[in-house]
Amino acid sequence: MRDELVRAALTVLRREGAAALTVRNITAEAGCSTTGIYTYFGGKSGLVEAIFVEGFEGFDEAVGPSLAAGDLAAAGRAYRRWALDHPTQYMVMFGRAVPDFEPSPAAFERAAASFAQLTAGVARALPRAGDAGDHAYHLFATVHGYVMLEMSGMGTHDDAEAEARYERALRSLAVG
Amino acid sequence: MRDELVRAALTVLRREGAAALTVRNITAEAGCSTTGIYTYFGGKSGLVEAIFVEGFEGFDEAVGPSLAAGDLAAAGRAYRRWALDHPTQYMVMFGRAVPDFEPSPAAFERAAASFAQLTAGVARALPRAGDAGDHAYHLFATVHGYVMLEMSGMGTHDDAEAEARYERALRSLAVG
DNA sequence: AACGATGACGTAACTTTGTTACGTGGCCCC
DNA sequence: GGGGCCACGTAACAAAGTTACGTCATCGTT
Repeated sequence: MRDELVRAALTVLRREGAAALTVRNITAEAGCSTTGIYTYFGGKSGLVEAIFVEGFEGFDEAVGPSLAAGDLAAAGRAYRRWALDHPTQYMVMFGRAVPDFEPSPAAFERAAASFAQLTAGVARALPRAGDAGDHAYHLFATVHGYVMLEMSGMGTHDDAEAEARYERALRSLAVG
Repeated sequence: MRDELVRAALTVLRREGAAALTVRNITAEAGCSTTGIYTYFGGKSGLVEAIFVEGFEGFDEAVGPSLAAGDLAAAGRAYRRWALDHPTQYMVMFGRAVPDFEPSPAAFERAAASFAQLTAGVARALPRAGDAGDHAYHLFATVHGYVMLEMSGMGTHDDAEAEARYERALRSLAVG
């Protein structure tokens, strides 16, 4: 039933957004009672944390191949693609879209693992650069900023223009 | 009473965070009944929009002088300073910290005005660069990404290290 | 100066949401 | 076969957003 609840929560989140991610909506989608969330996750926050962790696992799957190949530009494109394909989940992970949710130390460790994968990819792609951690963080922050602004509705509302601007940013990063 | 409600909402937001930004908490802080929010703002979302707009006005005041002087690095520092001094309001503006809130077109226009100020500052600081709008957006996105990651608790929890990393990012941006 | 209307504001109720106390039924171990 | 334990549901409670309605002051009109 635990997995079923996570699946139902992701379904509701994708279909109706973070504001509709209520205990009753989730359990109705899962076809069970509200108490399951408390026995398996200790409350709504615990279930949201499972969504948080699942998001980073999805990230790793989406971005990992490009990183393993040492192609940072492709990784950047895969990152934006995943975020735009899962906007509500992305906002749960980075935008505090669920008010009472604060990731636990274990959840932060899972996020750090994704970042370690990125650092390893940077070290592979730029073997003679300085501190790979610094470069990785800069790439992460820049890409995250572009994606976050685009998803917040700031900047243009033209998707093609946003993509073109993002491509220029990736090229600019490759130079630096 | 309208201004009093905005002041009370900002006080509650700063003191207890976005999750405690409830109609009852705000009106208790303002010393009035809950209905005032509906007569003056049409509901909680309208009041949150006032907070959103007030945030961009605060930004303009904080960053404007450096931009007018053509000092982009100082503007970047002022941006981070304002964000770290108003973390919960920043999350209301750029995250989804209030679930049902979506900025209206008028609110987006106010945000666009702040971006126009940034673009003018870039054009002043880099008169012989290409498209000032592109450069401004790149600066905005990068700085936003750094600040957002720092406020999300990703990356280091050491404030001095975060600041040093941010300074390196500003220097890297100045070169590019 | 008296009267009626308008608008600001509060009281109290309704709906929804997160949470929990408690009951029920099936399964395992002796 | 019986007792305990675990999974799960029912139903209630507290808090939050919202709204119907009543009250009082203020202002223009006669």
